[in-house]
Amino acid sequence: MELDMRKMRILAAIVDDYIMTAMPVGSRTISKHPDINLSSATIRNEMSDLEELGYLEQPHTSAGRIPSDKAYRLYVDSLMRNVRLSERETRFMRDHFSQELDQVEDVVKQTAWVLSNLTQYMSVITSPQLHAVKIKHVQLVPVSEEKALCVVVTDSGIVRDAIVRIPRGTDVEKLERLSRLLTARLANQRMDEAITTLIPAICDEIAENRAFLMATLESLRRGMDADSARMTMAGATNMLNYPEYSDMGKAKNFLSAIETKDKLYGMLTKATKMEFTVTIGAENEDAQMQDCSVVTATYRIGNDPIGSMGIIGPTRMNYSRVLAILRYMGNGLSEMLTNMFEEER
Amino acid sequence: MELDMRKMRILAAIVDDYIMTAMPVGSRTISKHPDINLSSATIRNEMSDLEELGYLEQPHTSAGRIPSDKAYRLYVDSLMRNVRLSERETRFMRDHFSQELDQVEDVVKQTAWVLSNLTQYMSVITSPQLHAVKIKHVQLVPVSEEKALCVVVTDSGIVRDAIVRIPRGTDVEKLERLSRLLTARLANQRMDEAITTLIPAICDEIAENRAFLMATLESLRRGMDADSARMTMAGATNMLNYPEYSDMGKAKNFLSAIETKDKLYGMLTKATKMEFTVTIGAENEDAQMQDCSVVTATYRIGNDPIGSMGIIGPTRMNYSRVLAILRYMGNGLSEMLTNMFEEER
DNA sequence: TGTTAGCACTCGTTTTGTTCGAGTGCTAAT
DNA sequence: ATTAGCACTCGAACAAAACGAGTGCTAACA
Repeated sequence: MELDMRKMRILAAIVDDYIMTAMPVGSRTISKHPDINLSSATIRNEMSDLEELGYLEQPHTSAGRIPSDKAYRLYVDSLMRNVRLSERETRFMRDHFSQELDQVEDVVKQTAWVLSNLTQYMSVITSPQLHAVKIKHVQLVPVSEEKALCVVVTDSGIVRDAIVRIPRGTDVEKLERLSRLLTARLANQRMDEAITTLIPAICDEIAENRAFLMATLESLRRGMDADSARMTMAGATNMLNYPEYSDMGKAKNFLSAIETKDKLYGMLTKATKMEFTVTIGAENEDAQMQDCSVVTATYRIGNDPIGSMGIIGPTRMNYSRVLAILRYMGNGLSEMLTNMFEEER
Repeated sequence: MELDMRKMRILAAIVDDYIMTAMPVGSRTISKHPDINLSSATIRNEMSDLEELGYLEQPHTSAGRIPSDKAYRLYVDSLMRNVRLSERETRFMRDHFSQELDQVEDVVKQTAWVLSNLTQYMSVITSPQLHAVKIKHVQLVPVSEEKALCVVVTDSGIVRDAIVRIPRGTDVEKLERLSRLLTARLANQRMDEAITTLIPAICDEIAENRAFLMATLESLRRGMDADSARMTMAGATNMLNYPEYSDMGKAKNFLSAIETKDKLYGMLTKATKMEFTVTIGAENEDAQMQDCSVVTATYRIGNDPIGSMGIIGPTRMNYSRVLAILRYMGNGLSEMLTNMFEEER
């Protein structure tokens, strides 16, 4: 079913209004809209049609109408106009990137803060994914008689570590030798390749410390998989400012949904494949998020997408503005990280 | 002003009741209390006195009374009885500590979870503080032409890292030499001493790489100070189950108070000096926390207090139970960490 | 034929009024 | 000193009424 031009304009006006006010939109309001020169009665007829087509819903008979998920989908895909960010806003973001930040984690954390602050929604961002990143150095450090710490440094300056058991009596020299060996074999290899293909090869090759080495590498792999902690979020309480969460039950529901970060992390990593994604309301797989929308964007080092960031807000979020902000921040962050580490690739 | 025996008993009964029900306590309720054999009228007189003395408050004329912060203070200091934890509860905690967990961070995280789960309040715990911990290994890893990563491993298996600028053209060998030198000089030194006294000494001694070394050590110091990220909390949404936060405004207030972790972290580190602390309502420095109470306990490696954990709940929290749980968990965690790392000290 | 003014109707929200009862303070009796 | 009795207070819970934003429908109009 196609909508004619007029219906589209009306629908766009309704969505725009609802995004701002969160109040059911009446025919009268739309008839006063500058773009639309029709009486409220005509609008009523059109609205009635739009409702039948599934784009609008009526909370109850004598209220205005609110857009359905389907309406937001259409809005995002073809109705909304690109918004221009204000000078103030872009400056705010530029300032963020011009700061001297040494640690990747700090950059990520601050990006999350800027995002939530600017959008007034909740933001979430993954730390750079290691899979596409190259190993730089492996070091085994003795911690006790039976344990050592295995530290892996990547070329983006990210450190991962895992405790490994070592045979009693292993001396420092031996650990040092092993560190050198591992570094030599793994340096400049991609993380994911190292784990899947290289590690078995190395294990086969070296008879000497076979059991120990395998355990070490296994620990490492586990450490890598535990990446789901590597996600930062900010501005969760922003959500409580929106009337859709003024009901305690919903608020609690939402907050407990995000307290275990796993699902969010899943969404973000899945989204790393796409430049942008917009997931509206019931399109979310997680039942508890079905009255939120999630907008994500990726960031890159060089040309490799290496992480993604997202904004979570009510379904009536300001998609246009959010996308503009994510685009800007995504580019800025990509540039910053690329400068930080790409130099010598 | 001293309270006589009877007033104390009455006050204790009121507090006990209010902790359970969160409803203003009336004279009738207390007169039916098994420990107390007085008519409601007598209780009313006593309550009137207690109110005058500042131990009770009346929300409005025809409601019962609720304990003031002052009452809770007295309650905690001398009124409450030690509670015995149930078999189920202690088993729950023991199970937690019998798990095989390699990483310190995992242990901490899980402890936080157990605490919030068991108390149904919010829990918060610092990762082991580095100050009293000994350095094991220092390693500089080149990351780009101009940057290297300085990784410090401590004997409790905790890793800290910082990016440092290096003179262009520094080769791997040189970094390796420096790593060895730093490791040799700093190994087995306490973190805090290393930073305050040793580092200047080393700087003086070595002319060669003076500027560079100093920058490195300065980065390290900053990295250590940024410890405030090293805090885990769990069960924030538990708080929303209590009627004192059923009002949206208060809930928002509370949640935003804990979103920036700095203040909490401050409280916890300050509390590391004391075996237990109980901070009630307005005793909190942070205005936004003035209708919460915070109970903390330390945990140790060997005999050194090395971190602390806390429970945050409404002022009418079950202090006795919370203290019992914290005591148990504190001992358990201390034991576990001590076993993990003390062996070879 | 599409648009619009007019009007009766719907239904959630707000306001106002009423009742109910838990709990108090005071007084007088024990 | 304690307690029974009683009038009084005041919020909570409920009900009824007034309100008004918004609708759908009809009939008139361009």
